[in-house]
Formats: sequence, C-alpha cells, structure tokens
Amino acid sequence: MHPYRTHTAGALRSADAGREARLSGWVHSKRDHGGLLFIDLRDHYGITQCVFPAGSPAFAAANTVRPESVITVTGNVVPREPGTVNPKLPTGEIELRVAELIVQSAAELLPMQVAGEERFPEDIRLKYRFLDLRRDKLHRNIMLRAGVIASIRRRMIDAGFTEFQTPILTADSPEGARAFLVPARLHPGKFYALPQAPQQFKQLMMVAGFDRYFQIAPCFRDEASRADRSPGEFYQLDFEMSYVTQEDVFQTIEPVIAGVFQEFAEGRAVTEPPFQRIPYDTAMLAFGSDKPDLRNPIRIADVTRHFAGSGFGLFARIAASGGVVRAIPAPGAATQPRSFFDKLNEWAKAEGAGGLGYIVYEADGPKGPIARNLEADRAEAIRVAAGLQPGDAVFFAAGKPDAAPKFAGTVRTRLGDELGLVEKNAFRFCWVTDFPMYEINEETGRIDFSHNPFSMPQGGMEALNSQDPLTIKAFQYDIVCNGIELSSGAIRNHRPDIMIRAFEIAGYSAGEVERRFGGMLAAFRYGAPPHGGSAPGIDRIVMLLADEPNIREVIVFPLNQQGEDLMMGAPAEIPPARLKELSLRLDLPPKVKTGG
RNA sequence: GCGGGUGUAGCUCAGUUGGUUAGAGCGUCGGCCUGUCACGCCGAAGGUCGCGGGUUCGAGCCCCGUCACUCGCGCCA
Repeated sequence: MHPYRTHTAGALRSADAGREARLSGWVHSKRDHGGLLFIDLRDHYGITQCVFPAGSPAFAAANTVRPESVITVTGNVVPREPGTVNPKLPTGEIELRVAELIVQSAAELLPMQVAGEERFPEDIRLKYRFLDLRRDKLHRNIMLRAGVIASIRRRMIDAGFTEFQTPILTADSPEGARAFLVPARLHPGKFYALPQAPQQFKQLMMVAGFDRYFQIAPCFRDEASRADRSPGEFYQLDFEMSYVTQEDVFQTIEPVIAGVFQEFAEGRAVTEPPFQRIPYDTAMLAFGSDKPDLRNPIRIADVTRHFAGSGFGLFARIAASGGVVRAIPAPGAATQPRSFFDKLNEWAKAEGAGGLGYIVYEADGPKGPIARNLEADRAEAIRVAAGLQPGDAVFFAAGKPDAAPKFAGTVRTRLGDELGLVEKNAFRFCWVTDFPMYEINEETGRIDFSHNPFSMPQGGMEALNSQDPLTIKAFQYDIVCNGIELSSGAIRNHRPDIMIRAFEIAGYSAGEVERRFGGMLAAFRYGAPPHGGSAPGIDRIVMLLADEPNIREVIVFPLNQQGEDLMMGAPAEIPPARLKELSLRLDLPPKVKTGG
C-alpha cells in the first residue's frame, strides 16, 4: 500500500464500501464523544469523516492530535447508517473506520482557525497566509484565479495570439507611475527598473513582425494601494495586434472576455458580444462617469436649458454663469417618505455639494420645494427630458461643468443602491471610446495628455494641425464591467512625425521626445505596422468572478496595504557588505520607521 | 502627503450619564459523553481596555497627542 494515500479526501463514495483505504491530510475538526471520536480529514480535494471507536489502537492517538496536524489514517471504508449520512459532503455516504493513525506533522496551537467562517484581522491572515490559504473561501478563490488564467491562455491561443516573455529588468521610463528600481552591481551607480507594464516591449513585438502578442504579464508600480489595487505588483492580460482598427480589437477580445466570464459565471448573466460602445462624452453625461455601471438603469439627462431664466433662482443663476444642471431620475421614488429626500440632501452636503434638490412627479403634478418656484411648462419639459412617469422623482446636481456631472454620477450610484434598482447576479460590459487626447492641467493651466501619449489621435496629423487640441479625440478605449475599469487600451501612434507633433502640442520639444522615447521612435523609423491592443487586469477579473471587494482575496501571497510581506518579512534591511557591493550608501530621513 | 472609521481576552464582539470585582461567544486546558458532522454538557485559565499625557474624588467611557489596522483622496501615462 502507498505510504501516504490510496485515495484523496474527496474521492471515496458508497461504491468504495468494503475496501481498505489510506488517506492523508489535515485534521479539520475533531468531535470527541468519549467512547467514540470523529475526525474530519481535509485535503485539497475534500473532507472525509474518520471514525475511531473506543478501544481501537488509533483512538488514543486521535484523542491527542491537534487541529491542522497532518495525519495518515488507514482503515476500512464503511457505509454510514441511514440517518447519519451527511448530504453536505460529497463523501457523506461513507466514513473511514480507522485502524491506524500516524502523525506526519503535529500542529502547534493555531494563531487563526482554519475550520469555520470566523473572520480574522488582515495582519494575522497575511502573516499566516499558508493557514488562511487552507481555508475554504481563499482556497477556492486561488483555484478560480488559476482556472481563469488557464482559460484566458487557451482562448488567446485559439484566437491566434502567441505568448512571449518580456524583460523584468528593464529601463526606467520617465513618465507614468513610479517604478521600482534595482541597483546594477556590475554598473555602479546605475539602476534597472521593473516594468510598470510591458507597453513599449509589446509595441516592439509588433514592429518585430509577430502580429499578435499576449502575455499574462507581471507589472510593477511603486504606488499606494487601494482595496481594488494591489501595492507593488499585479498581473495583466497584456495583448497587442498589428494591422487592426479599434473595431478589430473589440471584436477579437470580446469573445475572449465574455467566454471567460461565461465559463466561470455560475449562473450569473454575462453581456453577449458585441458590447455596447459608449463615447466618453456620452458616458460623462448619461452616467456621470467614464466607468459606467450598466447594471444600474438610471440615465442622467442635461436640463440646464430648462432652468435657464426659470423661476427657480438658484439653478437659473447657475445656468446663467456657465454652470450645468443634471437630472438624475429616481424611478418610483414618489412613494418614498420625506425622510428619504432629507437623508439624501444631508448626504449630498457631506459629499461637498450644496445640496440635492428634487421634484416629485405625483399623479396630479410636480411637487416639492423646486416645483413650487418652477413654471409648470418647464417642470413638464424636465419630466420629458429625464424620461419620467408619474410616480417617479428626479434629483438635480447643479454647479460647475466639471464637478456637477461627476456628482450626478455619484448620485446615480447612490439612488440605484437605495432604490434597489441595480441588476443582481450579472456582469455587464461596455467599451468607453473616444477619450479626449488632451486636457487642461488644472495646476499649470497648460495643455496636457489626458491619458496615453502613445495613442493615435483621431484624424491623425491633420487633426493635430487644424483642430483645437481640446476637441481632438484619441483612439483610446476602456473596457468596463459593472462600473469597474478592467483595462485601457489604444490604437497606438506608430508614426514618428505624428508623435513628435502630438508631444509638441503638450509642450515637449522634438529633442525631448527623442531623448525620452528614442528607443521606440527609432524602431518606428524602420517600418512599423499600425497596431493596437489593451491590457485587462487579471486580478480585477478574478475579483469580479469571486465577488470579492478586496484584491488581496484573489492573490496567493499579497503584500499588505503598506507594501509589506508580513510572512517573509519584506522589504528588509540589507547588511552593509551588500550595500558596499552595490556601491550604495544609505541616507535615511530623520524619522525613518525602524521595524520591530 | 491628506481625510474618515476602528482599536476591550488568542479571535469575534458587548460594556448604560464617568462609579464598586470589565462580560459573552469561539478557541485553549481539564472532566463527562458511542453517531456527531459548527457535536453536547460541566469546570478552569486567559485582560497594561493600542500607547503616552490630561481633566476628575473616580476614566474602557471625556479631552489632547501618538501608534497600528482599515477605507478613501492625492498618486496610479
């Protein structure tokens, strides 16, 4: 007989009754009845109940073994008596009557329990990640992640992509996120940088003629974390295609994304391709966000002109001074008590808005403080513009043209939640397209790239030379699911002349562009195919599928919010000899945190 | 860098207007129990109420500072 196991802990069924079997695994839980003792034995595959009758040779050993010890048990598979069958376990029709128990590895008292649903603080969970990973939820999340990645690989290869590895030790790029630096021992005073993304390399793969590239790519950014943003490192489905239009990119990747989500949806609805394409300007109007959550049925309308010159002085003045008024419908809210409206108004003030005005459209006409001062025909025009029926209400976000639309988006989200309008158990995808190429930098007042400077401007060189820069759109697009940005991508600017001109508009000289991006520009001077791509975040895809609000729940060994590995003790100080070898000397700030 | 929330037993949490010896559940340890599967029952151990200072006759509770955790803003082309 095999020294460790003849079966896994998830394998045995009633058909195996009568066999001798050997299982190895962790002591999940123990139930001591005095003359009878049960151990639930757990491994990666499942749980099997093991029985130790009093007086059996293994009974004494079972009595003293601690939870999470690793044991090997040998015995007979017996069918459970009717009434003692456990329908919650796939192995619940049988149990193992144990004749021999060997402790392979005794566990000490646990800092956190593995069995059960109890929640533990993050620092303990991270320090003892190997215990946390044994727990059902996290174990399943990590397996889901592995399944998602395998599915993505299969689908990308089927779609004609090839996976290539790009460098981890590379050059720092002057713009973008802060990069992690690695001292180069053989080149004193010089540093490698870890890639924030394989952006330039994947473009170079297109120049090199490989046509369709993808990679489950590790990316490194030395930036603060968020609940949905891992500190330090994360993974992207990085891909790039040659000789494609924006629409080609969409049509190629939609079935991959939709296919992966359908494969792991477990009954949840998934948008069928083609996904809705929503221009940036439309998204900002109707959703108040460039990350629209399509599960929320509320659509925002602009009603500025209906308040201009109206009897409602506050909004009339806002309209007269160049501000905007956005209407956020609240379907069916007419039946809500007065406190519903007061509570939202208080919330809006706490959010920094002046307040949150509203009109309630009763069967006998518009009601509420605004309606009292607003002409009846204007109230009716607003009702039509916002698509409202009697029984609905509408809220108004009014103010400056940059802030009011975004606040309207916040109100839309809040109303969708409060009124229970958000579609449940669904993944709703869309593309947001036509991002502006440039924006005004609020600090400097100068023109700046609004997103990726390497995107192709719509209209090419002619647009750059003839249009107001602020009206130029880029072939830049995001894929959004349930209000979460999965990725941004673009048709790239593969023309050195257009790139230099694009940078010139943002205030960079040709020499500066040459100095910063010379490597890529040089490549583009020797025959570069038109190309484009995107890079959906793997962690966020798994978060959505696992229904986890925190990215650390879908990463095997995540850093904590401070970017520390509490289990391995990273980052760590290094001995002086290593520093010397690297030609480095520390110059620590006075209030440096000394670890404990 | 900034703002919000939290901090009481190993863990999850309760703790009244500031008032006598700070509680419960889970876990741990001991005892009982032959059909449990979150086993049950009895008992015990376990506390610098994050830390420091202040107000007060008296502080887990109020005030100030600080630290940690967490969520968000900045940042993330």
